[in-house]
Amino acid sequence: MNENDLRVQRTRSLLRQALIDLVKSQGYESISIREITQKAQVGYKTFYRHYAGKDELLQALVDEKIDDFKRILSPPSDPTASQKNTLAALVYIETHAELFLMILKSSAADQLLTAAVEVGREEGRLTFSSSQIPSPLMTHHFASSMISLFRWWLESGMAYSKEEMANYIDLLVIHTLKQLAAED
Amino acid sequence: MNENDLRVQRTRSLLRQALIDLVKSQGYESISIREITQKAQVGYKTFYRHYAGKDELLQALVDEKIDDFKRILSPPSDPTASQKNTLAALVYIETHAELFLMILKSSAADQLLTAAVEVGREEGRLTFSSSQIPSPLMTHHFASSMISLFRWWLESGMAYSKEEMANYIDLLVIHTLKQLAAED
DNA sequence: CGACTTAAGATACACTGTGTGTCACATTTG
DNA sequence: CAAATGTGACACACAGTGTATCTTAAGTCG
Repeated sequence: MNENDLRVQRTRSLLRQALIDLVKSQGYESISIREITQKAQVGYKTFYRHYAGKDELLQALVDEKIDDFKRILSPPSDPTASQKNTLAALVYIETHAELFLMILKSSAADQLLTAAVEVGREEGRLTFSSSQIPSPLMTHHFASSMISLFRWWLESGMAYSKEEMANYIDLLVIHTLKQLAAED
Repeated sequence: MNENDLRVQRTRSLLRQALIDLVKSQGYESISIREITQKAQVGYKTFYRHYAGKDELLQALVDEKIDDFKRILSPPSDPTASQKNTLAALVYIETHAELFLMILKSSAADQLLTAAVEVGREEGRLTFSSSQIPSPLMTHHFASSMISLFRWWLESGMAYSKEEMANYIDLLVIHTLKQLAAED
């Protein structure tokens, strides 16, 4: 299948957008392939010419965005800039809020956590190690707290500004980990 | 339907256990009603005489355990005993490890979080309030961190002892919140 | 203990969604 | 323009759900 064919690009784009729209209105689980193809105005069989099933379509969307996200959350070699990173992540999340909510509500939520753990392992190796707490636990706590706080922020309708949230996240998570590291 | 009839109790018990066993081996989503009834050695129609569907059976299991859990995690009026509470929660979780993993892997995971938030609201009102961070955010961070750490512990095969974990949780979560409260 | 009550089993059914096969058609590409 | 190929529409077999009906087995209670 030729990726450059305009028809291929158009069909996949329509299918992806249809999934996002449908998740917004009814969640992920209850969506059927027929619904997706109807919403996308695409033949039923055509769906299977591109994806093996609903999960694979979701996967294509997730993979596409997770790379961006990892790049943004990663430390820019300056270890004191984690607050800046947090803010950058919040900016990115806000502009892709629908997509992130979709991922968090779907079965792909674990992948986001995995990605965050990878980032956290990089960052943690530099600044967050502590003799009091095993490093895998530190990493996991950092990653899952970040995801969880992002999620809370999105689900509250972004009631606080990005700057406020970055500050809260700093107080609740980053400050804690730095302090544990400093006690060594 | 008479709840005291031995046949009713036996059937429901068989169905519940079948669900737990099946989730252990293949996860929740892919299980069909027919599989459950076959595993439980119960007629297909019989399932619907007791539960409206798969989710309702899960719900029955979850409801049953969440009450216990809330009672255990709740503060025993002594606000300094949170470490003791944590340890008690870990004991309970360990003895029901399979069930908790099932809940965390299923769609009912959010309910566990909700229950923890309720507990946290009680506890937080006493000891965890801070002028620097909105109280709903404090509560959510406490609850989701606890759940997340419990989950990590279970999924790592309980590699650390309950006492170690209680100590780590104290350092990562409880200590942080208390400190924020103390800064007022 | 025995008659009564009622839950459970077996089977058939309509309905919905999935995934595949086929063929005519339309669009892109060279 | 012509060949290549992605697309749409329709038909199909299959699996799972939830319901109806009738019979059978088991527990309950006097």
